Amino acid sequence: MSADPALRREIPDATVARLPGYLRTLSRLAEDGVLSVSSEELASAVGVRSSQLRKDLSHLGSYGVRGVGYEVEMLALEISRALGLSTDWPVAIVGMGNLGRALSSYSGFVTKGFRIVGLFDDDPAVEGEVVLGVPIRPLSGLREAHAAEPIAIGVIATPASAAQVVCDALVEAGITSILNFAPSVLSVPDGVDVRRVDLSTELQILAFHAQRKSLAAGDLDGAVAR
Amino acid sequence: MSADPALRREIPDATVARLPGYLRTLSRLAEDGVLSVSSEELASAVGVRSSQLRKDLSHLGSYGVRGVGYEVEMLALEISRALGLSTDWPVAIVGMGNLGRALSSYSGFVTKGFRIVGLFDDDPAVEGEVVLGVPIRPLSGLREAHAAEPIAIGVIATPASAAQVVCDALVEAGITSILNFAPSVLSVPDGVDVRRVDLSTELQILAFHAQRKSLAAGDLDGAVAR
DNA sequence: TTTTGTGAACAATTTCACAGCT
DNA sequence: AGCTGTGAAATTGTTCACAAAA
Repeated sequence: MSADPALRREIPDATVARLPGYLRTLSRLAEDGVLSVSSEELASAVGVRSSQLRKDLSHLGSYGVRGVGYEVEMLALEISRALGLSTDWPVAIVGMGNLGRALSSYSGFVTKGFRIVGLFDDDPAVEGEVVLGVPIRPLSGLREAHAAEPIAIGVIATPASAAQVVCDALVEAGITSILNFAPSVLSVPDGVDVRRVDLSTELQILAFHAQRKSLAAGDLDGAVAR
Repeated sequence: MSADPALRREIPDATVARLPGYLRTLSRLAEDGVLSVSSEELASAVGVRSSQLRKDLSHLGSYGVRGVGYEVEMLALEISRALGLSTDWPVAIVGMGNLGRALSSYSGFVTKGFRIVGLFDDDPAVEGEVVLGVPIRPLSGLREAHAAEPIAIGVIATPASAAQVVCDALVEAGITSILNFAPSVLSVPDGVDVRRVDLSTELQILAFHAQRKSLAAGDLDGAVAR
């Protein structure tokens, strides 16, 4: 029962979405030399309720000690395993404008579990340029690159107008996990996972709540928070 | 005592999170000269079920015509209103590295509802530089800038190490809506909204699903001895 | 007819509260 | 005594299926 290798288990999406946050906080605690945490402490550092943390962790297995708490390093390791970070995932970024560059120099990348193996852009002005040891190639080289060294995750950092074409090229090459920073809905065949990260969506959600706050505060319509 | 019809209504978070997507697709349809859509058409363009779209829209009010569909321009306007985009929201970006620059030149920004009124960075090397008509100022000028021209939303595009300090400065200045691109959990007082956009979280979620796919595909690596 | 708007059924997620282990 | 792990309850979100409207 508790000796179950956890990975077979069905882990709810909502839980999966929170695991990276737990992992990050655990890593910071480990750096600070903390050996053990209670669900209460960890939850408050992450910003969730302790009952939720415990329920989430219960989907991975039973890694705490009653009356004591969780061993920081060990729990971090188990979450890494559950997320599939035991091995490094090779990532390619398509689109080397400001965003692509920001992403490729992003520290969180190298830190844990991911490794940039390809940079692509069709702009002749940047072709051949080497960023952090990886040369920028034209998109036409994608298939070949994937054959030479497999790419597990493709990141789209192009303008919206190019996103679907780039996506098709990634899918065509055999890449089935895509992270899309362009503000467009991508259509992909079954079996391909797409996650979208979109600035304007996030801003609009913030605007909605800001509006509610200002309405609740009794401001009249159209007024901007003072 | 606002006379707004639907805004008083409680709109579920899950619905709010989808409205920006509906709005974007409607805007594209409007550009293409489409006058009217059915819930079926719009839903499939956005990638949700038509029943969900109708339920979501029902929270805003009743803006469709039975037997016909929705008038594109009008529905876009209503969603804009619900999201609080009738007026422009003044935004400040803190941290003008690659990410900050990518964000400030992001097209979706100007398009609809948002306007960059301040850029901040404490690096003396970039201070004074003007990006798209807005000068980069040191963070110490934040309070003054907010007093001169109100800032509704603060965007944190600094490294994680600076994020909490920047966040404190934003809150101190009176800004209550924050979009955080740094990979860190921010602690803020009640009444301040923080949304986090995090590359490594998204990558880790993709990695989880990629791992499941490869396990399901019969890769008998198993490897997890237990 | 066609397609919306919505109660009701269903599903997922969160929170509670406490039994069970150290 | 203290804290985890987990059924059960409460809440939130999604889908169904059909009456109502044009």
